Amino acid sequence: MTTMRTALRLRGLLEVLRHVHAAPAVTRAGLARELGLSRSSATEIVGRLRALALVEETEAAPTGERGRPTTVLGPHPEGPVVAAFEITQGTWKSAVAGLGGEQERVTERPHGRVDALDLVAERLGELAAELGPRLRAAGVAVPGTLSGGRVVQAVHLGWDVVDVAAELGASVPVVVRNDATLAGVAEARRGAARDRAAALHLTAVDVGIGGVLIDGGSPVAGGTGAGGEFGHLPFGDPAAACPCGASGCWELEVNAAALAGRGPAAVARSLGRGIGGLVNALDPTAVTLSGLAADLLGSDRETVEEAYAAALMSYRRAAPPPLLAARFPYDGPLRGAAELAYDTVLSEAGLTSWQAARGG
Amino acid sequence: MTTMRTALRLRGLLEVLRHVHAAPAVTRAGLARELGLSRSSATEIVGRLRALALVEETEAAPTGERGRPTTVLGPHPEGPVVAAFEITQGTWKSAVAGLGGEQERVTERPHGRVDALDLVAERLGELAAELGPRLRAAGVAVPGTLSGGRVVQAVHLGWDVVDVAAELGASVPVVVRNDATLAGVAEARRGAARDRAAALHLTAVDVGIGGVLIDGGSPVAGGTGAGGEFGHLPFGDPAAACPCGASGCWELEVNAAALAGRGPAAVARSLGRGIGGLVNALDPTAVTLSGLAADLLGSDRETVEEAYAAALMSYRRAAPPPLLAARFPYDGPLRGAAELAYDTVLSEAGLTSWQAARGG
DNA sequence: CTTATTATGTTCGTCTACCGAGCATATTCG
DNA sequence: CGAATATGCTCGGTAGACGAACATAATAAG
Repeated sequence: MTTMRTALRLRGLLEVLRHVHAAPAVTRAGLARELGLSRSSATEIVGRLRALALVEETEAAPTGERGRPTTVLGPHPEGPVVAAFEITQGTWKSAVAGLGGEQERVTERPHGRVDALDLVAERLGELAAELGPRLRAAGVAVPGTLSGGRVVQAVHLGWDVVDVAAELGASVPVVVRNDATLAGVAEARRGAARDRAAALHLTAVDVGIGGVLIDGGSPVAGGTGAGGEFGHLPFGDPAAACPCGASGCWELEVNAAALAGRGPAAVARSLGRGIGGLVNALDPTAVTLSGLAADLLGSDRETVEEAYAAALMSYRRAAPPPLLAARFPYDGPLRGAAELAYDTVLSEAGLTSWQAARGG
Repeated sequence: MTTMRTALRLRGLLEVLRHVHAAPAVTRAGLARELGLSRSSATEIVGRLRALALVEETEAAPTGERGRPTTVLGPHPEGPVVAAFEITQGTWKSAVAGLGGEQERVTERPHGRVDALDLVAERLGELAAELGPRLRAAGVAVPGTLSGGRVVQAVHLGWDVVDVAAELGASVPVVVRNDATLAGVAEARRGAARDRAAALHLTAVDVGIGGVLIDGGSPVAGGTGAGGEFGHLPFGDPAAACPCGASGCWELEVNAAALAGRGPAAVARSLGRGIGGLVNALDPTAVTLSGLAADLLGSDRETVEEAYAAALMSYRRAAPPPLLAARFPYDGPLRGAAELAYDTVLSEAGLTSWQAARGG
């Protein structure tokens, strides 16, 4: 009959909280300036955030500028946190992150492939027990293709179709994404592509290429979350069959075997050519590279850049988007998993449930 | 000193107005349901919108359902409108559109290429004189590559670098986009891909392929607005040089000359293969096609679908995104231009200036 | 035909997020 | 040292949204 909307009005709150997350150590006046609020509102909102144990003030280093000195805002020691996991071919990592994205309790251990999810589930259970209601969500980076939350192809792990979130049996929301996608998220939010309007990330590992296009800070996920499988664009020889079922896939020419067989120069050319085509089509303002792609950029930048330039539409050659080595070559997926998991905290539903959990 | 923010609080207003634009003929109760407002708020907001000459009530056809009958909301006869233009190889079109996207005063006339912009400028002047302060913005669809608001390549028109907005010398904001991008916007918002979370649109014309990826209703524009130049992905023979400066471009294999030279079957295969690769990489839930691509879909659907399926990663073949003929094969760019132009009206700045222009 | 049910829209009192002005505070600059 | 500058807090005011209650007008049930 009447609307069921208990929803508090927390849009202003959420905006401020997101800003603190994106740029910690901000002041109230800074918030007011950057979000277009009045200083009095900034004060009031921060007061509410403190009461909710969402932010805390800490001493700031003196700036040397004029004006009244002030404290800066950061994560609350009893605030909400998320667990992040990264499953790779032989090991699995875990970490805990709060507001601002700082990683804590980072671990890395080996697994035996099929038991990887059991180990992750166990660790998630430990963290849930330790952190109690502070743990709000989990993010998992998986080296495989995803569709609608399920892993549908993971050659590294020998998995069949797996619903990771269901397998973990967690009591908190679980976000599962492809590892290269998450690495791209980390680069766009806190890494080499920070503050770029649009960024393309590419990770090449020994057997494939993945990545993601970031537009305005958010990954362009596609309809089922499978966006970013750039390795299966037919840039290569149409006669070459790919284990994915298609043929001529780009990643058949950019992998460890090709490096050994055809030599680094051929692989570097193939990489550069594909990047050029993707830049033509997707128009990023920067391209971040990790894994094999970053290695080639380091060892044979000239070849990569030459093939890249040749593949660009000529009008682009005057100012091509730069090719940047990733800032997080080792833990990009883990960091990205934490970012997307924390996004669920920084939502209306997330804040409402946090408030409810604290009995407010 | 104090914040300069005169900005009215019109977020609720804007949400309601956007909803009316996206789905005209909605009721107050429908707004409340779909936007999570109370009915009393819906009443109040609609009252403000009527006072601002932004919406008007019109009689609704009886539904046959229970409950009190009601009027529905639509565009106000004195409300804000935008001008839309489409420049093609030999002709130019113009139209006027208001809330809800309905097109009025549609014209189509020939031009002599270099004078196209003069003709458009003249018509825009006429419309500005007639419509007065009701005219809020203009959108222009151009058959060329854009970068940062400027046309950098337009083989159809023989233009050099042209700043369309500046050339028009308009007194209202001007949005300039690639024609295929705008056709995709029209399909996603009001056409064949309506209500799809992610849609890929491809237009193939006699000399090239353009398109756009739509994610959540908005075009993924890229950093400079040049996103969607899918024709310059290197899906083709690496030895074939493209006028764009790159080589092996997809559009060299999918155009009128290829159709005549290599036959429709070869072109259909090339089209299907490229679409498959793009679906792998971008993960749309539907693909809309127009121009040559829609023709091939009509005349040789089997060949296109076969090549499409073969290029998909095998896990996708169980439920591939459907290939759909465009709903607006003739005026997609014009409609898309109106949509993006109207987006500037449906913004905080747009509403603030509308209110100011009405002396309120 | 009469009454019950259902859905829409309106009125009114209340609440709250945000604003602007003014003030206290603490630094650097001259 | 005083002047200038910047930050944060207090306080009264306002506008947008809410919930409860009511009026209205259709269909469904008797």
